Amino acid sequence: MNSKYLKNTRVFKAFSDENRLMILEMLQSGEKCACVLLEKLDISQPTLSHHMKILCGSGIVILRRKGKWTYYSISKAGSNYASKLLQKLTTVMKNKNLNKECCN
Amino acid sequence: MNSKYLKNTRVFKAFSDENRLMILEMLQSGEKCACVLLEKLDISQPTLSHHMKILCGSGIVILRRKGKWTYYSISKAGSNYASKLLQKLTTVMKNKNLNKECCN
DNA sequence: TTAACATATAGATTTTTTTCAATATGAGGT
DNA sequence: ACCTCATATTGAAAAAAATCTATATGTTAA
Repeated sequence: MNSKYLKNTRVFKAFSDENRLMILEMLQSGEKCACVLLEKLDISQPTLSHHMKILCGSGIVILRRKGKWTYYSISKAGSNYASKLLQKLTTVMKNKNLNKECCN
Repeated sequence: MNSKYLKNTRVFKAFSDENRLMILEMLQSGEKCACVLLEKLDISQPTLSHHMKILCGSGIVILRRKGKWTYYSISKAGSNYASKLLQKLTTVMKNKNLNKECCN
């Protein structure tokens, strides 16, 4: 019961940090190597690693390993899930908005 | 420049707390008085007040005052803004996904 | 197999967020 | 004017998240 909300907050928490939004913006132009992301952000390498873990953990970003390098890209499936979740959470049901006055 | 990301994180932070997701779910069936939300959540009155401030500050929720009571409801405009922002952040541009290998 | 490099993990510190108790504000009703 | 009720604000404590340094892991190349 509690875990339903906890799981959902994880998706939105991925979008709730300035550095992660910058990372997403960089990934919009396609898959990027961690080292490229790192050199454009003003954070340490372990901090980037931490942010990528959160982005991947939320499903928004996926990784691909190739030798020493790790490439990150935006997940279409993860993005769609997040988008639908947000819309679902903000959909106001019709025919239910009755008894407007306190307390209902 | 920095504030652009800061402003955007505020929107997603609104969705990043379990109690706030519960509140949004309650508001899906229509406008609710603060006292109704309070009795269904396991938090104190000041904590609810704090959460409503964050939800309203993000634009997702709007309030209406009537006498002693405050009624909250989901903002259509705010929701649409959040929804579009999420989609914008996760849109991968075509014809840009070149030079896949490190480092690009 | 050793060295160099890319990324991950551990542990500690700082910052941010959540929470509550106490109190303030503000709007009726008596 | 006073009392009660609904909500907001303040200030402090607890919890969670971000960040760093140091170190570990795993890959490639000499």
